[in-house]
Amino acid sequence: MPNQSPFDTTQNIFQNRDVLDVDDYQPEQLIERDEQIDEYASALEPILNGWKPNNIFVYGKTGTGKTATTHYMLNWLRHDIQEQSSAVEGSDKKDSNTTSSTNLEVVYLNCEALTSSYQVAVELLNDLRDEAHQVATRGHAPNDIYNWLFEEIDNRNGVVLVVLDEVDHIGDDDTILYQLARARSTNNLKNSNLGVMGISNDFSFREDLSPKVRDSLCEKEILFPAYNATELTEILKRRAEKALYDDAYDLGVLNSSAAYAAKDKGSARQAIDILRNAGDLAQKKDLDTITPDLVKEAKGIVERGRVSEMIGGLSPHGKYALHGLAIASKNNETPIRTKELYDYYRIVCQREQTDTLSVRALRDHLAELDLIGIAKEDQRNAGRGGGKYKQFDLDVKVDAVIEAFKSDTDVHHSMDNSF
DNA sequence: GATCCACAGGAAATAGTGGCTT
DNA sequence: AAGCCACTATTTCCTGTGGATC
Repeated sequence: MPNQSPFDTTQNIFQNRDVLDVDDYQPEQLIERDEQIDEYASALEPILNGWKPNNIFVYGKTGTGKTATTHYMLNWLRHDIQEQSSAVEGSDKKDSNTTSSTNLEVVYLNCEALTSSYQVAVELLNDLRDEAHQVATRGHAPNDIYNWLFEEIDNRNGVVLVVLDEVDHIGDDDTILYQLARARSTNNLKNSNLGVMGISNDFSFREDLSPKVRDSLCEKEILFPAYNATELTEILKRRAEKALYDDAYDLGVLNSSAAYAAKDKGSARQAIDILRNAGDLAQKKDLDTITPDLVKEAKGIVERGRVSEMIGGLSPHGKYALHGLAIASKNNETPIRTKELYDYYRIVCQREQTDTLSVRALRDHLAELDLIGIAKEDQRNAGRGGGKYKQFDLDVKVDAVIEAFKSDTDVHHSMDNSF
């Protein structure tokens, strides 16, 4: 093969790009989260004695280290239990009654796609059961599911720790939490101890729980505040040391990446994403260093990516509502109140040749847009004669929205011919 | 301090999908 | 096949609400 390979593997920027992969890379050291680790430790410690741990409720926005810290703690927990059991085996095998080790089963479940208590219960049950005894996601009586679930847990003869990430997706039916949190007192469990950890990025979720559930689920609460720019810089330093070549970046680059993210959501994910993208840009342009300009460009890329992702998760009418809002924004008519936005929405529906939904339905879609953070709502009250109403505006750049709609299959008419 | 506006948003009903048990 | 069940997206109906104005 005389020709040169089309692959260019020379690296000026990254010594290990994977370190900047937010989803896959688990740092072995967590920084800026000592307080939370201590609180976790004290709540989980009883497990090492085979006792019931405190139920824990964890909350904080995305990218504040909830999931990373949780996995970090679970790894330590498994590690310590493992050591315990090998210590027992090493000692007197016959007399294991007194020093027996603890059986621990951790069930980690991300509830992102699960919208009801029922679905969570089925999912948990299937996680505990083997391949041959899986149950279907519909068609069973709820009580059967719960009974089977407790049967499985009780069979474990040890401690079962159920971790429910993104619990707020369950919605307002908290039966599963109620069942799990109170399993002990209702005598459903005789041989096992059950601990529940709920992780949520919605602060209000805790308030919406029924009082009984709140008391038992929130025995221990751990709050993950957003990172400030200084903390983000520290985090980036750690990552950059491993991910990048020393002379490929300077402190200024880390500072500005951190600053952009801190100003927006205070999310470590975002800061790391910006840095990685800046590195990719430098690589593509065959540069030896990451420049401030590239960081700025990377910030734009990350924001556009976020917007596309959010739009991708919307239902068709959610998209039409957003499209209407974007047109209004282009027309400099935002913030716009619901009633007027309805007109824009109707136009979008006409052009997409779909039926227009009621105002009530639009209100639900707009609430959804606010929830995911692509739009922001603002309640106003003009008093007697004016009344109470809401105003909406985009919470991201209009151009990012327009860009994202160009590659969307549900919206066929781009904004370019929207006027 | 009572009034009253323009909505917000809860509740129930409806319709359609799909899967269970017997 | 009949009679269950869960879930989603929607409509219709209606009660609740906060503060500028009277």
